[in-house]
This record gives sequence, structure tokens and C-alpha cells, in this order.
Amino acid sequence: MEAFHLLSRGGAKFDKSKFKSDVNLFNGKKSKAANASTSARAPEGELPPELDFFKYAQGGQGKRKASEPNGGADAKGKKRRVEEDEDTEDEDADEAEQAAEEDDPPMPRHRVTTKGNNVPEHVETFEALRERYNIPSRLLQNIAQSGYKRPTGIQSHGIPILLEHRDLAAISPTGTGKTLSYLLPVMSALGAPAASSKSNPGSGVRALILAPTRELAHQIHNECLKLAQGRKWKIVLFSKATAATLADKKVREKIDLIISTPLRLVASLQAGNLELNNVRHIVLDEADRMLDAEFLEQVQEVIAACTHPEVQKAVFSATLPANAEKVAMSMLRDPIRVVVGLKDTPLPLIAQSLTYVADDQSKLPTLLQYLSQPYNPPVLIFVSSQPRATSLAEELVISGVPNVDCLHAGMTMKEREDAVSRMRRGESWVMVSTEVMARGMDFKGVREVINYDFPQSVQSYIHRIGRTGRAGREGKAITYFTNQDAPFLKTIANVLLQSGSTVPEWILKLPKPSKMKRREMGKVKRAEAVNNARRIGRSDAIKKRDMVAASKRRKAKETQSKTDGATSSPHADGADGESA
DNA sequence: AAAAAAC
Repeated sequence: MEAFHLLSRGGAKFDKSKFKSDVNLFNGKKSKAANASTSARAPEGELPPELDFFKYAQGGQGKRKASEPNGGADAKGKKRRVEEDEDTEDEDADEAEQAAEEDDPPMPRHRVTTKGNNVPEHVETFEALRERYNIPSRLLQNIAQSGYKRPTGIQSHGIPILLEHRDLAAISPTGTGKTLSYLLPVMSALGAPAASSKSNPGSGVRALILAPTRELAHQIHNECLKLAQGRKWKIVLFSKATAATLADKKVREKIDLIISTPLRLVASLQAGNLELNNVRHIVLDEADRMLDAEFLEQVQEVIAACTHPEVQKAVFSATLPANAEKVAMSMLRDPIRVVVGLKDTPLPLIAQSLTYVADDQSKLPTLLQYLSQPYNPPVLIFVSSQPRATSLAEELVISGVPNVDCLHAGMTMKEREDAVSRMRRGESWVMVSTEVMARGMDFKGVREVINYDFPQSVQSYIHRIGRTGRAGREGKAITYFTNQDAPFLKTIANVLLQSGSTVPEWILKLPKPSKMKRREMGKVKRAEAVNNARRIGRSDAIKKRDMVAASKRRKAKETQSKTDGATSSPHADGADGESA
């Protein structure tokens, strides 16, 4: 447990003691990040270009596109420079965002196809939106201030549709601005704050945005707050704590917009602590995930609680498999379907490759070898389970890789939040994570994704690698595959091919295994996976056992709220208490 | 197809 805590608290802290030179450099020159050496060789103690956050935001990627080969490994040698000195982190970010507007070439324009009755015409500019629709000028002002200049494909098509109060199924690749596509119209239609009693007496929640993970909900909330600046809307990121305040009806009535994961919302509904009868807009972000078997029931329960006859529904995702689309379409009323680019195809901006590692044991040496050479931090590494995330991160730390972080849903909320903010600050060089990070998360600096464990679906693959190559930037994605992954290799290889990456010919020549065969091998693979589940780290079985024991103790404690004595986890319960 | 995530 201790090791687990140490680890999940952050590689950065760990490194302070063990990699002094790195950290000194890092801390000392943080504000001068823009002047960092061009070398990306993090482990040598040079300041890594993770602060490329800024470089990216600042520089026009147009230059890069022309001058750089798309093999990601070459990129580090030819970083664009950031011209000026900047003083504080925050200013850096802000100025960078604004500077980005100047010479930012528009995002690559994808083909857009729409289907539906009376599809509203798209707009080319945000200006055009104002001319055609009655959008609060403050909102447009905030959009400009946040650095948005021209609407992306999904924005120029999706926003008018939503502004005309039509239902929408939107499919647009990762990192192409889906969040703004629904936030702008929803907030535009929000009207006066519920708290101002004259306009909407007792109106309460009027918009609802659902996302599959806490981290994503949090990120959406941040975007929302940016757009809401200067308005007095009450925009709530649903959590245990906020849910507890809803027992007071006066509190709920003042809420204008809720961003939440489904189950949290269902819990409040069932407790009778929430009315959604005045909700006019429901958005499902990462819609295919939200319509997965595990989420579907919860989502339907939430939607059923939104009884207003004019409720508008919209679903957004980068992927929408046929079955999910069917479910989605059946929930929508006279829907319009917008597809940007090719469905289920990643961005060509992401240079993808497949790396053969014979078996699970060979992955770690391969990764360590990779990380011992120059690379572009931060790197996001995906594994298939929580214990594997923990133990891989630990192995990396033990092996001397600096600034390793770990994020999975088995960690406490605080640990998760800390990990995300380290990532946002550029303090994580290597982030090991599970599927929890696969969707929606927008870390502008991430240019390398490594699938340490083979993704379990095409959708998973597309979303994982879509953590890089965002907003027109380039990215690099490496996927390890073992013998066990063979049955699924060709499917993924086809995805690479379709999005312009190259695949070794022998992979393409693989026979497509029959269904039976695939099933059999799948079984082997699963057995193997169970076997491997704890194998990256040495003491992992012990850690896992401790974690399980701790969570059992916590549960036992919840039922018997009196006995507070024997908890090993310092802030497992203390903070939330039972105030409701 | 299966794990992860949701609480």
C-alpha cells in the first residue's frame, strides 16, 4: 500500500530525491521552458521539451508540416523554437493560445457528410453564427478569448443544427473540437440564470452533459466555465460532495447546467434529490461508450427523468459502431447525422506503427530501451488493467525513468486529480494509464502514445491514439503486439492503413482467422491476460491484496459508521464524511 | 469478446 501511494502520488516527487539534477533544472527553468534545449532526451537530465505545450500552442504547425517528416522519431531533432521569453506559466499558456491564432493554419478540412431532414446550412465563421442566430455576444467574446478562431468541421456543421434545436448524432475524429460544438449552442440557449428569480421562476436544471469518466467530466466543466465567464449561471460538476448539497431544494433550483457521469446522477435521482423535468438539452459525450451495456441502463434512466416535451438530445463521439448508432438514433427525434472524415478512422496526422514483442515479458525491456533514447515527453502509455498500470509505473520508476505517473480508477479521487494536474502542468514525462484516459482527455502536449497492451477494440485503439494529434498537431502512436494478439492484429493494421500509416507487408498477408479460431485464441489470450495481470511488477500481488483489503475495510466502515479506527488509507473517507 | 469505468 505504501509503495502504491508513493507511486501514485507521483513520479515527480519521487524524482526530487532520486534525480536531483533533473528536478533542479526542471524547477529552476520552468518559466523559461520556451528556451529549452532541443534535445528531448529526458533521462539525461536536460530540460525536456514537454513544455512544448507552449511551443505547440504558439507555433504554426504549418511550418512543421512542411519541414518535418512524419516519422515521429525524427521530430525531436527539429523542434520549432519559441521565440520569446515568457514569465509565468499562466501567461505562457494564455499568450500561447492567442499567438496560436495568428499563424495557425486551419485544421485539416475533412469531408463532411450530413443526413437528415431539413439540415440547417453550415457556417464558415463564428461571425456568421452571430449574424444568423441570436447568440449572446458575451459568449462569442469568450470564445474568441479562449483562442478559437475558425470553427472546425464539426463545429461549423453541428452548431447551427443544435442552435435550431434539432437532435444530432455527431461523429468527428478525436481532437477536432466536439466539446465546443455542443457547449456553444447549449449555453447560447441557456438564457438567464435560474437564480435570477424573475426570468425563470423555479426553473432549475436546463442542460445536462454526460461523460463516461470523472476526468472527462471535469475537463468539460473547465471548458464550460471558460465560456460562461461573465455570466452568473450555476454550472455544476457533479460529485459526491455536490450531490450532498442537493438535499436542499433551494440549492437545486439554482442550478443551470450539470456535467456528470451517469451513475452519480442516477444516485441523486433515486434519492429524490434532483428534478430534471425542465431539462431542454441533453448531450452524451463519447456516445458509443455511454451506450455500452454497462452504461445504457443508467443513461436511459437519466433520459427518462428529463420529461420536458421539447428536450433536445445530441450524441457525440469519434467512433460510433453500427449497433451503438442504432441505439442512439432510436433515442433521437428526427435526428440529423453528421460525419466528419471517415468513420472509425484516426487522423492521418498521427504517425502510427506496430512493434512486435514476442510475449508479455518482452514488453518491459522494449519500453525501457525506447525510453532510454530521446523521446518526446509526455508519453502516454496504455495498459489493460489497473494492477498492470500500477506495477508498470513502478517498474519504470525503479528502472530510473524520471517523472513517471500513473492514473487509473482504482486510485482515490484526489490521487487521480493530482495526476491529471501534473500532466497538465507538464510535470509528467511518462504517464501510465488504463482505458480511463483513453477517451476525450485533451492534453495538448501529448505527442506520443504507446499501447503497451494491445487495445481490445478498434474503438479503443482510435480513442487511445487520439490523445495525440489534437487540434491539427502531429502525433505518434506505437502499439506493441505479442503472439497472443495475433488474432486481432489485422483489424488494427487495417485501421493504420486506412489512415495513411504504413504496415509491414507480412501483417497484411496474415490470413484472417476464422471466427472459431479467433474465439479459441481469444480464450488463450484471456487466460494469459489473467496470468499476466499482476506480472509486470515484483511485489504486485501483495500491493493488490493490500488494496483489496483496504477497500473492503472501507466498505465495512461505511456500513458501520461508528468504528473509525483501523483504516490504513489517510484520506479515504475523512473528507467526504456522511453529511447527507 | 473483455476489461475498465460508473458508485
